[in-house]
Amino acid sequence: MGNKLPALTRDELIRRLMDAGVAPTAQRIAVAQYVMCEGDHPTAEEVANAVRTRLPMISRATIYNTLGRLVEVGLLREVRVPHDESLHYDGNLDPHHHLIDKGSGEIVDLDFNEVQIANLDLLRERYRFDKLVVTIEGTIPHA
Amino acid sequence: MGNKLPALTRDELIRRLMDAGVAPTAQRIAVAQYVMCEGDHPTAEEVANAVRTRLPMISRATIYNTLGRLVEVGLLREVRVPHDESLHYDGNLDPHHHLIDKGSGEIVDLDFNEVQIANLDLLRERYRFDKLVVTIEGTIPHA
DNA sequence: TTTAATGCAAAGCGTTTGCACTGCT
DNA sequence: AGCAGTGCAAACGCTTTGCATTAAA
Repeated sequence: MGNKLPALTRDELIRRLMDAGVAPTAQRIAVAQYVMCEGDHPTAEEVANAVRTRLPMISRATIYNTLGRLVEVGLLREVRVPHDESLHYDGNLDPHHHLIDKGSGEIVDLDFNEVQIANLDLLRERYRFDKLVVTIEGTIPHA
Repeated sequence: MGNKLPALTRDELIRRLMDAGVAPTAQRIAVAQYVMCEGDHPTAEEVANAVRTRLPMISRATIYNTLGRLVEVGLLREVRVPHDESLHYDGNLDPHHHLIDKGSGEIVDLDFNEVQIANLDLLRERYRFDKLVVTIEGTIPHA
């Protein structure tokens, strides 16, 4: 697993949703629980598969709407990776980077301080950008 | 422009196609010329718009086929960026990285040595990956 | 009862594919 | 004639949207 997600209780999860202004329906709790606690940068389809083991009737529309809503309120982040056209969802809210294994497609979380760009000040000076998310594509052998 | 592409003559372009085993038809020359010399990480649609000023009859299928073929033979690279679902094509064959401006979506080429990861050896040791492409997402003000 | 959320189906967008047509060789 | 390349249109995968139904406050 390329991710370390918090094990939230149902009540903590519900509180997070409510604090974000999202009414905690059964469907939204299930989606949030999976992406925020269990999944590993899942796609919408992977969320659907996982959530349907518990909520067989949930529709694609609700899953997409919920994921979009959770991204909107900042409880989730979208991640787009090379060689995969579908959007992935990231429940890790801490600032962090991603290492993409081009072989398996796996997304490994790298702690923010785990990636130190030596000449960052120079880059910032030249391009004057703020915020920083680094994605490293590599190939992890026999992973 | 976030790119520095070589100004190839038509003959040089044709030779490159032939060397790669791609028959140099008018359509393929036009597509190759645009992505390899003129465009700035264009999408297929941007390629279509540009190429159609000179070759109004070219079809989407031919553009997609040609782009795919050029990627296949290594004359182009695919680039997928966050917040944009469509594939971009990169005519810059030198090893390099990308800085994505989240504001405008612009893709700026960074020379390979312009990005130095301080603790790369440590990262390599931990994840044992080879090859390395770095994408930095930031926001360039009033760009 | 008023309002929000869900589910279904249809539409949308980017991309791929099947197949007939064109145009070199 | 043979064959690669092209173009059209249909199909495809992922995502979004419109709308009727359902559940909740």
